Amino acid sequence: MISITLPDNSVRQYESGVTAMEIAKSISEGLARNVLSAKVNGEVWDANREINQDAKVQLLTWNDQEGKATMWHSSAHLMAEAIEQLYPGVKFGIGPDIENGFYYDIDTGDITLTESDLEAIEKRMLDLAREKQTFERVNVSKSEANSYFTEKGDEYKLELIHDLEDGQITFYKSGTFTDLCRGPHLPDTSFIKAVKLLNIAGAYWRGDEKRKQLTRIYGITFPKKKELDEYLLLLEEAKKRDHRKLGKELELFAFSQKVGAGLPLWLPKGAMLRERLEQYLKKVQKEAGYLPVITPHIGNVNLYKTSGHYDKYGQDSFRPITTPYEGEEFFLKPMNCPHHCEIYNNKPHSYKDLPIRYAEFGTVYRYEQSGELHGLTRVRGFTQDDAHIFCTPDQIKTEFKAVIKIIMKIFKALDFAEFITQISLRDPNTPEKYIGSEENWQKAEKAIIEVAEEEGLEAITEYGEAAFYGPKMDFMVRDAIGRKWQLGTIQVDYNLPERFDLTYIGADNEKHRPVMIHRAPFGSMERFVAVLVEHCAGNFPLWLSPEQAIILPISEKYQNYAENVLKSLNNSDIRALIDDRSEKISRKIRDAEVNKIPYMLIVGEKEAAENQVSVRKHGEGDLGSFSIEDFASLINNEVNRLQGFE
RNA sequence: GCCGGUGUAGCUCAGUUGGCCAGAGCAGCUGAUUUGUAAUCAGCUGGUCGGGGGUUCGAAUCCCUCCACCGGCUCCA
Repeated sequence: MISITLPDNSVRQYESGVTAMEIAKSISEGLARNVLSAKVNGEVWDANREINQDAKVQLLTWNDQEGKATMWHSSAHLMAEAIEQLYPGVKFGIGPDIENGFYYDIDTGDITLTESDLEAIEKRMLDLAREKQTFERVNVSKSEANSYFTEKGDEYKLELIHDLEDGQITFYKSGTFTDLCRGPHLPDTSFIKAVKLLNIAGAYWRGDEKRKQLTRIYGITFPKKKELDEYLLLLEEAKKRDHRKLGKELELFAFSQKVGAGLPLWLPKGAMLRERLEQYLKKVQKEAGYLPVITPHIGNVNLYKTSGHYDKYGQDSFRPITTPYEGEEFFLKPMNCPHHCEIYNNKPHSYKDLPIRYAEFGTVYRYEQSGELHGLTRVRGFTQDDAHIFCTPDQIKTEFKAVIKIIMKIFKALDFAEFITQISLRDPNTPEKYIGSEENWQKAEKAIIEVAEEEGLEAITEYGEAAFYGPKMDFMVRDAIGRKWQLGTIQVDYNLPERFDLTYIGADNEKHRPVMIHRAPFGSMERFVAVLVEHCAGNFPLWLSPEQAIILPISEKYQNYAENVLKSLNNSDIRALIDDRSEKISRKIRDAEVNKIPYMLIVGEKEAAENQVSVRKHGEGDLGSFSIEDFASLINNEVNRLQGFE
């Protein structure tokens, strides 16, 4: 007999060799019907794998992320089985579960799969699922594993096996499909009741662009048809928030083939929105002791040779601009930091001057691969809300923390509650990708890690994500359909000060090297606005909205009064306009609602007589009558409250 | 850059076994209407069917090529 400890700390006795499924059945049949896998001593196991010693067991269902993962991983196998049956001879790469569903990478040989083939695969998957196929776990030796896939001719699996240790290799067999797999899997395929293959794409084998590109099919499955329908509805709703769609509808920005791919055109409403964000940050930065600087859009090639950007990105940049006679080379500015270093170098500095904080909304141009361009989130010309802080080594942490404070203030003002903090360090395996001394890297990485701890930030750490000159702390936000985008960034840099020979005179009257902190709270105005649009679905906070109120006269008779109201609002710094079309009031309201204008002010006979406006709030409805003064202070109070400037 | 898909009016879309002057709704313009909380009515304008080349008596429709966009991969100072 063995003792099984359940999550509520109750202990039950079972025969050795009991499975999680049997444990579930001994508790209740209903539970057993929902068990997908089980966590045994912290490791996720098949529900029908024998447990031979005392263990802590947690039964996993669809309500657990690990339960979902089991379902989706098994779904990848099911899809592979279906594809193998429909297209014999295909070879398989890897097929993992992911955050929302699963994928499998497939070498389809001479045939090309397209979206139109997905339906047939889905159908076969459902047929196979109904067969209630079990997943059989088999321990195999390395040579057995090799001979199986040699016979099958699947070089991808052979490559995977090559990296595995003998004695640690398992196969899973379900129906006609056998896969190299660590598991775990579902008790049987009948748990999969609904299947949707979402998209099909190319993916390099092992993520290496020099290797063969396989066909990747993404899918998702559910234990109930209804849940799939709900998920698809959710995806559709998310698409409505897409900044590319809303940006067009709300006339914020546009692209033109003639101007060039990845070069956004800010339309008046978008430009006004962006200006407000810039003004806001300028105000915050002024309070925090930043000094404005302005630098040109191009720089001599030697500037970037000094900074190291030329060696690193020279080949992946727009080609240099040359002077007509001398042949002098200039690059479009890809970064503001080299320019700011030269501003620092413009005169000698004392330790008493530090920290010095140079801020610039600097527009930079970077060549991005054509397949990478994406709305406003990935463009070839964009404006960073950049600043560089030059400080002494012992000022780093204080300055770093002050920057975090600014970023938090902004995120709070814009209601970005769900962001991810990431510490990006070097990949210790590829030192050639980085410049600067080991000692300085260690110092810089240590500073960031300590700041995160001291500030109590829950940060994830990613190795290999650092900039080539230094480690960084990034703040990421998800877009409407769950893609992560980096917004704010703070980077500690010991390298550029060396390369530009930046110095300050210390209290000891000796020259010392300052440290640079690169930081951009928004990241880029383009990307930030994109994410903001998706975050609020185009319903901007009042202080950013291009139009805060629209005055809707009931008829032409009240046009004069409407103009008086507009004048008063403008005098109170409220952005408003009049809808003077000869339309019915309900039509004007509808159009204002569709255009997401925060407040509608209806004026007719009654309002004109009493010097009032009838206020309707976007998405909420009638708020009743207000005097113009009361409405103005309602707006201005809300604006101040949202910006955190009360 | 790579794999797959898409490209018809300002917007959303119909039209493809190749065949009358390429259609609709919304937007726009003109006129009528003067309206009380989510679409008033009528008329009109608007497209080198992404660009170029080819096949054909004839191309939005078939082929080639370039461009842009969409979904991924790789990349992201």
